[in-house]
Amino acid sequence: MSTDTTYQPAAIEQTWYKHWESQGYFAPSHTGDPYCIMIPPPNVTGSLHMGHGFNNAVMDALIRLKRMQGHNTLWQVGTDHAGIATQMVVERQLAAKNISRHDLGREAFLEKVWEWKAESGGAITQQLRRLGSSVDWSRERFTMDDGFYKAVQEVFIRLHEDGLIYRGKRLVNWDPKLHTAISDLEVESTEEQGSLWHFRYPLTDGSGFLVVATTRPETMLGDTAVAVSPADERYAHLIGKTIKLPLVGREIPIIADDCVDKDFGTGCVKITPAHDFNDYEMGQRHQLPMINIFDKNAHLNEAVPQVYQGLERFAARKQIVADLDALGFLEKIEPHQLKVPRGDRSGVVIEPYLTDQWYVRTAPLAEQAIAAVENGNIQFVPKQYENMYFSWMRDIQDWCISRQLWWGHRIPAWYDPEGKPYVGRDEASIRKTHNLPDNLPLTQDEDVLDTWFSSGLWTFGTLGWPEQTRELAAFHPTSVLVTGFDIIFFWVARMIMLTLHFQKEVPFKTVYVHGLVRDGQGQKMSKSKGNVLDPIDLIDGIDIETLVQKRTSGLMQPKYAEKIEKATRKEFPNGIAAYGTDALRFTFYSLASTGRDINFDVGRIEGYRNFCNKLWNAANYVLMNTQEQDCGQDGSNNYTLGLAERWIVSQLQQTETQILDYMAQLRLDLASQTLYDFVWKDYCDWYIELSKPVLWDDNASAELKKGTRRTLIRVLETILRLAHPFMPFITEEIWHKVKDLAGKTGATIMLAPYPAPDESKIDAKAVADVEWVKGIVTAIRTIRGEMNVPPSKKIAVFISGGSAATQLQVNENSTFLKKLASLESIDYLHSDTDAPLSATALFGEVKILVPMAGIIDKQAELSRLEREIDKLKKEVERVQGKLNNPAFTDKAPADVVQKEQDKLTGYAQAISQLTEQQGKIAAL
RNA sequence: AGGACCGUAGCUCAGUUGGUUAGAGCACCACCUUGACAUGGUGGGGGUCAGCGGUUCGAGUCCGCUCGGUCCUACCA
Repeated sequence: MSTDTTYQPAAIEQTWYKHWESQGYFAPSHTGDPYCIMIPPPNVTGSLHMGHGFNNAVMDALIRLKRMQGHNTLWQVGTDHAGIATQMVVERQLAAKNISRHDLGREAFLEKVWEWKAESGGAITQQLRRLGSSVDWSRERFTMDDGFYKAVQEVFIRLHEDGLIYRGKRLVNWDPKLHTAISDLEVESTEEQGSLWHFRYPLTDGSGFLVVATTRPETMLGDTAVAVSPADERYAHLIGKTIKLPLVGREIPIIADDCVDKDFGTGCVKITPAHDFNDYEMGQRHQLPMINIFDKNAHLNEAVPQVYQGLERFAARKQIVADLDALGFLEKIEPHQLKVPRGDRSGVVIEPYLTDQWYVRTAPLAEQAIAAVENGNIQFVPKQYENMYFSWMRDIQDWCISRQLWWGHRIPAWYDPEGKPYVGRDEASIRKTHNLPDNLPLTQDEDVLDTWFSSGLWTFGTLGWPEQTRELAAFHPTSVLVTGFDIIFFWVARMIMLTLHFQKEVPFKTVYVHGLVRDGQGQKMSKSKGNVLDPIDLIDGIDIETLVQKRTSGLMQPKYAEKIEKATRKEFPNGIAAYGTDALRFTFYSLASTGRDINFDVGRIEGYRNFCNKLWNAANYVLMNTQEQDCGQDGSNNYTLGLAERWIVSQLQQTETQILDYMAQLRLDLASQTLYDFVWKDYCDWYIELSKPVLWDDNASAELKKGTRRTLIRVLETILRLAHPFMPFITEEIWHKVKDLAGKTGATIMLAPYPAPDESKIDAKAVADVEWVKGIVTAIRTIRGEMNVPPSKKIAVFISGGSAATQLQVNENSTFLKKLASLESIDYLHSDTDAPLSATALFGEVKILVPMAGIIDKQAELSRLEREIDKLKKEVERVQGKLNNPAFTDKAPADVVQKEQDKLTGYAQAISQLTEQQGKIAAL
């Protein structure tokens, strides 16, 4: 062991990772029960954020645990081509050089994207390595790999054959900036302030006008009806008549429809079937014409009067309002709050737009997907997310899967000159299947598939499907999916639907759903807020100047730079220290309670870095006392286990049981907390301290010393294996220094067996005895602490009272007691009448006497006793109240009543003893 | 509009089926460089468990309402 007394994570972490990877330790063992996790594929060109950090820390703990337990583990990694996101990044780079993708053309543009992928695609996988993620790199996948594309193509073709994919001209969510359709899920509606315009629409017969209220004046050019409620008497006489649409001059009918709310606005609605989802449906019901008035940029097209053609939609709005006003058709404008649909990527207002797209018919798929969760084949943790899943699934809409992008899986469909689509693997096979003559020109669909269509196949598509491979048989269904709630619909739900349909089994048995990683104040981390933490910076540390630079450069709104800089300098005056991966991971685990967002408090990572340091130094102590010494590993039984040894071994079994239990429940917070408490409190604070008086005692027997060394090293070695899934690096580093002394062999702790509790080692007597020692020691320390008696001042202590065994306990444990409480002597008094005047503490029935002479102030002790007595009196009052209540004594279970009764007796006794003591001191 | 979750110490969080004096880490106060560790040790202070009502012998825990916060879904032009 090095002589370093402080833990230096940078010195060990990367070396070990490289070693593990090069040795192939991450790959499946091909023995034992399979256990498989598929990584939620991050965007190939992305970089690691705190969400990835958390997510991967959780997966790695699970996989390392199972691997150590002897399972055949596969943690498969891969990245996603992320259609829109990646294309946008490359387009932005081109835009900086004033080039559009259309200038390049499809092929050249795609080349640029592949170049960008080659350039930046390794970043995130390198960062995953920094986290210690033990993924099987040999099976790394990319969603645009040839093999995966085969699966995507196959799925599309088969769904089409099954009648579950169709092409249709319908209203879609159109993004006028990105020039593509997007799915419902990619639309975010935001509450915005707008207006409600009231327009007069004149009746054709000249008998007056109707007033319609609208939030989108510009669409009036595409109106093909005005609707009223059939229950609205005000307009009943007008139904069937027509109005003459201002500015356009078109004659359009007045219709009645139940969907109209007569109490909203004027009770009259203008109907634009080609540009509003509700109007579209109404148009279908009433066979209204659909007039598309926009082009793909959401500029007015040739379907509108010449003067408006080419106008951008919001410019058109202004113009139309002005024109209607000039003609006397504008009645009023009211301020109005409305939900505006915006594209989640582009941020622009989404336009309902009539286009031809490919759709997945989801209802039949959803049916099975609902059943799989209902019958428990898939379980969500925490369970509440099942409701969210059900409510969405039960009301699912068909899924628009075509995107007018270039980067993605090209749709395997070809069109003949009439526009008739044929779906198949390639042109040749389509000609063959459909008997098409060679001279009939076919052109492939220009569109690509929604990224989520391909990621929906992730669990089985990456295992070789449609081939029935060995891996598919072994690892599918996968064991657990670890993912954020934000992609339950995008990804989880679709994986379930597609996998059930094709693989006839669930994609995973458990879905562990976690929240968003936020900053310490619960704010969402974002570049614009300047509160982003980079996991790598927490691992390696970062100086304040670099951090400020990082947070303030490349802002969308540079005006916030100053504010961000100020806040950053205030929060991190000295930058961020290098905490190391193990500490970062442990922090994630400690915050991994289920069902809520994770507020990442930087204060906590420091605490867990200290925990690593604690473990490091505990190992240091153990090695100092065991190296080159007989640690009782020769197979003979010539060693003795003392009370402390039996106790720590017993506690260890309990700890192992609990950790395994919590891991099974996916409560990594409780598991890590249990480990923390055992290592710090039981092992370091008590066991190591209890070992000192034995190892340093010349009178202690060789057998007892050997038993102590044996226990120190073996418990430490077990702690390392227990902790390894959580803190892989530090445990591996120490393990290699410890394993021989502990009688263990093996090339790596990664593949050493995970500790399993042995009930025969649970020793209730030892636990009770050590609790007694701890109680006495703590009582003495409390007096010392409150009376400011430093440990360097050795004191004499007397014990009295207690049971018949007390004297024996005092004698047997006097070495422990003297060392731990820093005593000169400890003696049992059969009667305390002849005891010197003492400060007194009670531990159960045992009385602890610390002679005051020369060390304790009379007044201080009197007021200390006063506080103690007051506290006890309050308790007596409370308990007495309970016991005096017949309702309680009659109805509560007997053992509960007895417990209260015992408490009362104990308190009363304590009060009388302390009061007596108070009297003695006061009389002095 | 419907639904979910949350509100516990100054901060970030635990608190299993209701039952000791509600816990941890950080922060705070005091003492201590004791032969693993000052990234440490020992002791201490600090909470009307958001509020109100109910069920119960007993509620942080179960039920209802109110307030505050976060989010999801569906929407009225």
